[in-house]
Amino acid sequence: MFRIGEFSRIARVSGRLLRYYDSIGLLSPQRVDPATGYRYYTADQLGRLNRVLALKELGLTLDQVARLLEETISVEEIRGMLTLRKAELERSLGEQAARLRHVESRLQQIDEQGRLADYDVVLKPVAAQSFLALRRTFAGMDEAVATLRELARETARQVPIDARGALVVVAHSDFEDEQLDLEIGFVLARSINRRIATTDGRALAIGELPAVDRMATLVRRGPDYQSHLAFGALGLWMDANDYAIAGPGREVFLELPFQRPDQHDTVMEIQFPVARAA
Amino acid sequence: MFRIGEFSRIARVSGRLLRYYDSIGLLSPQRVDPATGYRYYTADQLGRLNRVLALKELGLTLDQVARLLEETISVEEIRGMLTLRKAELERSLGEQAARLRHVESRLQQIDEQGRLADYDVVLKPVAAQSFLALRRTFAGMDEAVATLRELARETARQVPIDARGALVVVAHSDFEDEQLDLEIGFVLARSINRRIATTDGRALAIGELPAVDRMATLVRRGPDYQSHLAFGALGLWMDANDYAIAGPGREVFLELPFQRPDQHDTVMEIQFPVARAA
DNA sequence: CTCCGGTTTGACGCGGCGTCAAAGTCAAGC
DNA sequence: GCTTGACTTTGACGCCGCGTCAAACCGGAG
Repeated sequence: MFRIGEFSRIARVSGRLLRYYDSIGLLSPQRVDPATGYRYYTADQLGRLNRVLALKELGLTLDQVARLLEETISVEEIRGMLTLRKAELERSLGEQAARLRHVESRLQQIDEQGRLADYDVVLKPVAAQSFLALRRTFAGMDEAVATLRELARETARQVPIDARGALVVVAHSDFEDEQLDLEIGFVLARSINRRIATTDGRALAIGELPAVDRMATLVRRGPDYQSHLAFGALGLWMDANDYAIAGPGREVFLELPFQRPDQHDTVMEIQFPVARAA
Repeated sequence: MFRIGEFSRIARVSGRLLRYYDSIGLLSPQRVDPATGYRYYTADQLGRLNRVLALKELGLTLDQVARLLEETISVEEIRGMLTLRKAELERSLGEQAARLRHVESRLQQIDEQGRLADYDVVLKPVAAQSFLALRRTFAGMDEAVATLRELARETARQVPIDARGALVVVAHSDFEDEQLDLEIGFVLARSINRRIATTDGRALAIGELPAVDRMATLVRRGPDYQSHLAFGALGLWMDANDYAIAGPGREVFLELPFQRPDQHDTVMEIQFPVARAA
């Protein structure tokens, strides 16, 4: 019989750990002196302790270790738990590797630019949203901006404020195209009955912005003519982290533009659905 | 200006997180109404929040993120922190991969044996210890066991109990050799002056059991003739986890054998210094 | 009997929030 | 104006696996 100190030296663990394992019923001493509360361990129990430590080393929680050590558990259940753990480890290995790539790409950006990158790309899931919008092709940016401006004005006038969500532009065409296939509208917070139309008679149609579980997002502030910088940053990020565009991008206006005449800066969130590159 | 709920929806984070970041000074709202305590955020702050989230994604602690966002920090310091983080990630990646191999080997053992493996190998660092022992070659196991038995008896008689550590056998030869080159003795808890000798006149010499930072250990209970099972388990473990023997193995007796005539079982810890296989 | 070094229980701390709970605020509808 | 119901505030506890005190008690040697 060893007292806790000697046993902890033999096992090379702390006494605190032994007391903790006792308190959660994972490894109780063979005998506890009822008068003094002293814990007495036997050499045998080192085997059990080692089993606990070995299973813990696999990354299992102490709860899981306890279940694995119950005598009523079947081999299949043990296999199941370990298989589960294996899958989890594989997933987290992938995540760790991705993190490492992220760090490396930030370091590379610092070396190239002499400072921390200007834009930060964040990956988030986005839920589906009801979307009231107008889809058409535009001959150029100027035309698109004019329509955007008009729509911002009209919705502000015609749509109740509590139904009005953010103004969003969805780009269905690549940026290299001559013709811009855009969908311009705003998110509906609740359904409305009113018909909204532009001055040239086109009516906005209700559709849905589909949910995207891996949306690369980036916040940009500044005048329009600098927007290529933000897109460049997004491209770099996807390159460095092995992502590819997986759907039409969106521009979400957080501060409505054109609200005051002196307001040149707009704040928008640029969003792109992405997927792991092959 | 957005209130916390709207801002949290835009940023797709919880309100609790925003309040927490405010409380630790990581991201405070632009304005706080002094009368009501309501927090008001601007679109601009989404940029800062995204920077925080992006850096957190790299696995940095919020403390480190806060330091990275201080304006007084230099590019070199940022580079240093990220480089450090990179090294840490590489280390932990290796650990994760090792864990995965461990899980896979346990699964394989289950498939082969139909149950959880009998022995659990645990890796621990072992400190240097003062060692009073006799080293010689033995013609066979019987001779070695006889000496071990005699030494156990003699030390029990001649050495004060508070100086007596565990009985240890160090194997300097491989198990395949005809001649066994063994060192048999016990750990000294404190220095002693007494001379200890065996009946054939050989004196025990004081030496040192060197420290080993990666010792594979395993607890075995049972009669001597089954010890090959434990060694087999150790071999399997090293095989599966890419370790190789890196020094003489030890057998540490936790329950002194031969103490009572009816005692057949001994409990010992088998130890092997290991290193990553090439 | 006195030491000194064990040992006991108990509490707090860590990191990064999630999850209530109780109390106060806002805007819309009447 | 008053009532709702949705929102917001602060505060507290919980998680996981112990490390790290602190105060009180115990064991064996001299």
